[in-house]
Amino acid sequence: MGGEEKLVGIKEIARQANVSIATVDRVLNNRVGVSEKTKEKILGIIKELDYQPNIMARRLSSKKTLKFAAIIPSVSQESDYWSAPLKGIQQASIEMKDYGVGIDIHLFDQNEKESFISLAKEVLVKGYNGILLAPMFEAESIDFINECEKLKIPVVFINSDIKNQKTLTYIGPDLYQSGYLSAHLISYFVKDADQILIVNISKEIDRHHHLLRKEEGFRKYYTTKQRGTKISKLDIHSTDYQSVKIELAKYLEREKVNVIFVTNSRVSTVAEFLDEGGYKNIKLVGYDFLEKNIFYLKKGTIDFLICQKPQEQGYKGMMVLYNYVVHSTIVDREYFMPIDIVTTENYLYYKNYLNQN
Amino acid sequence: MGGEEKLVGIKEIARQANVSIATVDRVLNNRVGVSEKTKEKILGIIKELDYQPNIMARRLSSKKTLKFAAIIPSVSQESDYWSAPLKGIQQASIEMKDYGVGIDIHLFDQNEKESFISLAKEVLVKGYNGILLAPMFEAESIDFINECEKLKIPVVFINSDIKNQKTLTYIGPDLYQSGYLSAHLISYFVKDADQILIVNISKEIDRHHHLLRKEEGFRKYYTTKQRGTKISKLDIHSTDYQSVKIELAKYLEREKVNVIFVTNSRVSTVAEFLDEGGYKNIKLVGYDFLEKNIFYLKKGTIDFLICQKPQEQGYKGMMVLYNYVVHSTIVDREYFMPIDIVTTENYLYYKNYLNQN
DNA sequence: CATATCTTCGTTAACGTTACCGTAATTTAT
DNA sequence: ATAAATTACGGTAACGTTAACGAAGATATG
Repeated sequence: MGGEEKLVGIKEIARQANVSIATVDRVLNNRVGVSEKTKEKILGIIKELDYQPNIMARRLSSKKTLKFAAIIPSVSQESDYWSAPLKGIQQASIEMKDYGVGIDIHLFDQNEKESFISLAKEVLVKGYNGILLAPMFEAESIDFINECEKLKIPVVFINSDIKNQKTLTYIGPDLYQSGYLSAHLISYFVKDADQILIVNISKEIDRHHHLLRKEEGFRKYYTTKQRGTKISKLDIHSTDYQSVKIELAKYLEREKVNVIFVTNSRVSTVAEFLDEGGYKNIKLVGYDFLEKNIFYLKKGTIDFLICQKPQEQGYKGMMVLYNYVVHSTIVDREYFMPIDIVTTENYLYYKNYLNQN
Repeated sequence: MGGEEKLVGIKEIARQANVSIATVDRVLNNRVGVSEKTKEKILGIIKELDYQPNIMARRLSSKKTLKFAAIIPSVSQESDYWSAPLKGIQQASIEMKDYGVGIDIHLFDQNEKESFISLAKEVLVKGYNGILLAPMFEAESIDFINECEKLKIPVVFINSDIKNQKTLTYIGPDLYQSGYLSAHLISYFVKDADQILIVNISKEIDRHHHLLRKEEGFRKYYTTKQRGTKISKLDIHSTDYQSVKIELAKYLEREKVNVIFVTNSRVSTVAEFLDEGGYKNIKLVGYDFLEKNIFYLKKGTIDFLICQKPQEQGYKGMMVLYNYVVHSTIVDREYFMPIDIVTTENYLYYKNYLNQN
């Protein structure tokens, strides 16, 4: 049933158009040197025959090998979150190697804006055919993708989005909604008069717009369903344990907090503090499937982790890039990962899934 | 940094071995017509050079196109569960078309054992290079894969596994553990003296071993953590609403049930009954992200749905097959999908994920 | 009007592999 | 011994596409 299409090639098109294959090739790759008349004619035949170029032959013949770049933060000692997207990118790299695609991975320090700027400058001149970017620094990332657009280099965002940018797509969580979901989740075990503390831990909070998006979503829930719950906020600008400890201790000394919501993966640092200080009654919700976080999840210090399939973000991001430049596949501007709720009951399956890829 | 390997080809090997490329090709595809001595020599050079065949050129040159088959249940009016794996398989089909792979999809009636047997017979003689199978009928499936092994056709199981079979891999949920997880989940809202009813709805329950695996896991939880909870069971051998209604009504008339656990996607039928009968206080847990189920999840009749990424099962199954026959990639015997807990709070993200693929 | 410069197009050799066909070299049968 | 059959190998045309090279014909320049 179905499928009696004879494989039409560049040759058949040339025959029907009474031209040589070279001319057909020229219009296919829209190079110069073909008159408007014959171009139209050939395009008509191509459309009529529903010609699909044989990418095998294309890649075989073409000397130029595709080059993609990934620009993501390096894994820091405070958080190994980025090792997961990295792993996904490497997986994609292995799979694409056979198909004539090379992937370079460039790492910057997410606490050093300058490291990103200089890296971006380097990457621009290397003539990549596509770039996967984790836009941690908003303004600098916008500058970068503007340059990319001039050079006609498609860019894919992962992990966090910058709205209204002319990037190919964004792959990652709906940050706002993940904050909203966290709020909803927390509402199940919060009493009306309780106080919820939002904790942002980042050296560059003002630049890290994605933390703010989560906070926004979180607050939205409680402004619609106001029940007297008090929402407060604590920004901690150092990521090391001692700093976090000092700041938290100071805050908890004068305020009675029932729930803490940490807007990124540094939740384990808070967990360590709560554990050490014997704060048994404070519920804790945070982000990401990291070893340290799982440790405190098992222990019961962390109640919920919101996860965003970090590995798949890297893998899918590269695949989208590939499908776009090779197959001209059009994708949605936003590709939201599901928001997974990981608890002590189901973390094992999630873990297996991550490792089996 | 890294990667200065010159692309060695069949030509270079031939040169180093002082033979023609034809001879090298013969040993690569281990065909006859080459002496043991030169064969060894060539194999040595291949190993030393770490030669990786260019699959582009291979598929271009090779006239034979790969053919895979999928054998899965057809979507029935009682459940459209299988439309999801089907969609995943079709997705894989589209992607593989360019790479010289055709996928045929064969559907059988999961209520008619005979339809599977005759289908299996048909498929065997068609000379497929790989088969994706949903082994609904245990004994018949074992017969089938034994035939496949004789013919050297790799087989991948999806959705449910048959242990100790020489299949390439199994892709799907850990059925036993998903039952266990359901039990754990239910334990949060069950009181010590409550009664939990396990409901199996299937025309061929004895044959549908995968329902039993879930039940096993479920019961295991309560035998370890016995708290006086009574676990009972109801097998319903007709899948239509009227039959389910009659059986359930009969049971609930004489027994006080607090929680119902439905071992497959037919949970919506039970939900419909509970809804109609006004059983407000019975908690309900079942399987799969189907439209009907989501309807009752939103309504609150169903409390939790356990989901197993059905679409991805079909997609990944085909990909594993492809990677095995094309790249000789070795895979684990079991590839467990994560067990997702879908509630009225997060179903939307799950849905988006399914549709965006 | 001759020459130079474009524009438009055709010819052809790659790319790495497969597989058919032919032919030495070797073994077996007579 | 010679003929026949077998084994081991080489030569080469595909597969569909790319791109370098060159050749006409058209247009412009002096």
